[in-house]
Amino acid sequence: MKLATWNVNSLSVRLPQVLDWLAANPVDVLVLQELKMTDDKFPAQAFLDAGYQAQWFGQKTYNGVALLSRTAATDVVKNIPGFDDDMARVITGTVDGIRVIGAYFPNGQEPGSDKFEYKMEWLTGLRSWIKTELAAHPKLVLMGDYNITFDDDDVWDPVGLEGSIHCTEEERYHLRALVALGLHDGVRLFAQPPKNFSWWDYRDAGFRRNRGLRIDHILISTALKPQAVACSVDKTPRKNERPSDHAPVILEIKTL
DNA sequence: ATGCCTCAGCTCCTGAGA
Repeated sequence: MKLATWNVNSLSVRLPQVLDWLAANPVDVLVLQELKMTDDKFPAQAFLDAGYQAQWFGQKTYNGVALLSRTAATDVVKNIPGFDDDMARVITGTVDGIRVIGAYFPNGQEPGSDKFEYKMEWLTGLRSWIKTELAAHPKLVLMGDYNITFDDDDVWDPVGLEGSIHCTEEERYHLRALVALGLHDGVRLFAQPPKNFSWWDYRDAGFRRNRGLRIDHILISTALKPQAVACSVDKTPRKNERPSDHAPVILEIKTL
């Protein structure tokens, strides 16, 4: 069984690339972030035609998340119960016995800004809820665009970007606190190439020069971890003509 | 060549992303 996450930066623009990618990578589950569309615009039929059922939670202009799966997701939840939010950032469902949470974490813009404060509150709300979800669903994956690097290995220029957004100690504290609930960084369970990033700025030829960040993550619960057999970033779609700035991350687990 | 993009929308500029 394969599960993947991809921030597509507008599903309207990227739908052909997502369908191409699914044809080449027939994963069982794919969560998408930054749909940037209202619910009425979601291309449910195109995904059905490709063999995927969908749950989606859209919003005008910004944010928006979806959960695609070959078998129907059950017990679907949108956003974080107990945390009031007017942005569409989280979609959750149970697929083949695994609790799948797809999330688009706030960007935060700049340390000290209102948006950074919101990011901190959102992270606190998420962690509180994930704790209860883990208790109810031991086999769980939390995947998406975290907008946080774990450490300097996730940063192309750790000196130049020290303390900047995605790299602050406050953000990394929250990421470690999530892990401390009983989650594991899927990518780092396996050998990876050096400078293994998932996002590259559109500007300054960021991808060509591999000036990127690893901010898209798949966290795997302790109960599910023994089943993990592979996890990696797929840089292929970043080479497309009009790519998303993010690349997909894929997790493979063996089914019992 | 130290290289400033891409998207949506109150669309030909602006705000946001990261």
